[in-house]
Amino acid sequence: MAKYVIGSAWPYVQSVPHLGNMIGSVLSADVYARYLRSKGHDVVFVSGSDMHGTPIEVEALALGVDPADYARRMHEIVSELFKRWNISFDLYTNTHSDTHIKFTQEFFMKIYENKYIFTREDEMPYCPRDKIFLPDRFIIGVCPYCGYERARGDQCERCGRLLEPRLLKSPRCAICGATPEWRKTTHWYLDLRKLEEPVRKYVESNKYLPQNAREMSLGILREGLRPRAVTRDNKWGIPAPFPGAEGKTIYVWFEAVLGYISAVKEYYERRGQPEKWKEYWLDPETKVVFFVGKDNIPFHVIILPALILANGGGYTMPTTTASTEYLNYEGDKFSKSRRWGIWIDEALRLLPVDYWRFLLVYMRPENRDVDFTWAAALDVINKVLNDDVGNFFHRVLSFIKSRAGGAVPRPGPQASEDEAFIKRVLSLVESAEAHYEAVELREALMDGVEITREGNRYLNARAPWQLVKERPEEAGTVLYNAYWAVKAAAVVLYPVMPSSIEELWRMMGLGGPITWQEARRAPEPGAQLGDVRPLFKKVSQEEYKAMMQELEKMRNERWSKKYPWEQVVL
RNA sequence: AGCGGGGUAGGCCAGCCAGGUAGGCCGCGGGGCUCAUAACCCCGAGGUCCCCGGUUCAAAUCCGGGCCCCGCUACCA
Repeated sequence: MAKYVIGSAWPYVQSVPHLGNMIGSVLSADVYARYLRSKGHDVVFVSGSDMHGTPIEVEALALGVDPADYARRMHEIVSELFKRWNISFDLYTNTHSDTHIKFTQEFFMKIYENKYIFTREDEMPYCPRDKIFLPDRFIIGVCPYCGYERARGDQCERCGRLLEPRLLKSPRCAICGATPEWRKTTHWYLDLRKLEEPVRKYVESNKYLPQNAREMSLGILREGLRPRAVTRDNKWGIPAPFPGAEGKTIYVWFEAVLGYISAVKEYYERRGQPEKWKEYWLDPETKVVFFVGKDNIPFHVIILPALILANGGGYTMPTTTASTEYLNYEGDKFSKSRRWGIWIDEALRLLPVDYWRFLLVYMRPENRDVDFTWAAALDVINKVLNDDVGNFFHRVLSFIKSRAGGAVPRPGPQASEDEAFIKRVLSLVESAEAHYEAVELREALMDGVEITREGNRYLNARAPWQLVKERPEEAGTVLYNAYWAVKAAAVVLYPVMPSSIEELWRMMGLGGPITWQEARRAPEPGAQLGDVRPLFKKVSQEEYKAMMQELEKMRNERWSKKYPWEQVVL
């Protein structure tokens, strides 16, 4: 048994996450955490809403509401949605919690005392009307290269050139249109140059990192780490604790990643064990695993380890960051502004949650970007989830129910093909285990599916519906073996579809917890089956059309609402 | 521009790191079974493995060059 801290990237609560966010972080982390628990490991699974930062501040300003209020409302909604997605967080908190704020301030003071922080005065664009400093992308002007009139300060969307706000002609504030002025302001920088070597050593010696995380991180290190500003002139954020930094806040990216530590602390505080978090975060034996999309790699593989090193407090270095590529939607990136994609609230209105969980893990972009298309999704539901998996479960259980007395038969002598079948099933369980360990969730799921395919082949070859007439004892053996395969597949697929598999477990007449050992353990003959029904069903073309109409209707309604929290469908 | 990923049957992909009869799923054609959700099983057709060159007895796999697609580039969270 090992100790694990599992973290999924902290969703930014400006809006509800979409399916791509879900498979990249939260859902993948949940599947992995559930797998680890089924193996009996000691797991703390945490995440929370990222509440601070300019986008929320600006959005709140535009809507005329308090940013804290905005973030809190969205946080509550997202928390509720994750519950409905059956995410087994031990704690889903947010970056505005007292514990997190205090922890962050102390953590950065320690870094400051360790001399990794220096100050520098910069000139930054400032909107005199909104009275805020503007991040690059909140300045709009004419592109100096192509003349595009609505180029942003970081990049021109028409010609793709990287820009700086000073290059823009006739710059104006993206919020109110006023002309920004340049104001001097002091910022506190983290001196990443001093951390480059230890971070490089960390990355190079980390044998668990997925290839994309390794390549991207080494690429960044090759270019050399540069100091980065830790402070911002935002109002909405965690007050910077440094002497003389009154009125400044900590840049969201530098505090949100500390949430993985502070959330474990908060979890045990709430349980009345305020010191227990140290058994995780201060024990180098603890395995710390993060789940993020590829855009998040630098902050988890470079920045957080650098912060931990700079702090020097002996916090456990992350074991790995399980990073995915992107899930696209019907050929294009998910885009909130273009309303392109499916959001996790809508999704629950369209299909049962386990269908989504299965679909997303099946399509998990482990090696490259993957395109979510409805055509492919229906195919997976109808051919794989329903026909291969669901039908095999039902085929075996309903047969035992109707032709074998409704209880798990006692097996007789095993013929060589029976033995070969069990061996094959157990080797697939082993393969699934290896894949789960390597965080190859899609492959683990495929092993589970393969067990049911093998099961179907086995039944066709042994034809127990014939045997039951002439050699009932042999039929019992075959059904016993098939039942074992159902159990093995159930255990392998349990982390992906917890509620469906729990129901299956009851149908199988099994009472105990769904643990990994159950996959290998021979079933007990005589166990009475419960009521048996098909777990899944197909989605017909008509139902699909109805679904699309429902989606359309939903969207017309929600997007006519003013406030983001009113736009959510619950 | 730099960095990263990719180009394999009608579709989606595995194989490439550790060269040696080109695999899987879907779709298509044929057959079987009838326990099961018109499900399941078997057989078959179908491929210039992006292009050019090199190394090798042998290259989808290694090396060089080229073409095309996609993502990232960190005050965008």
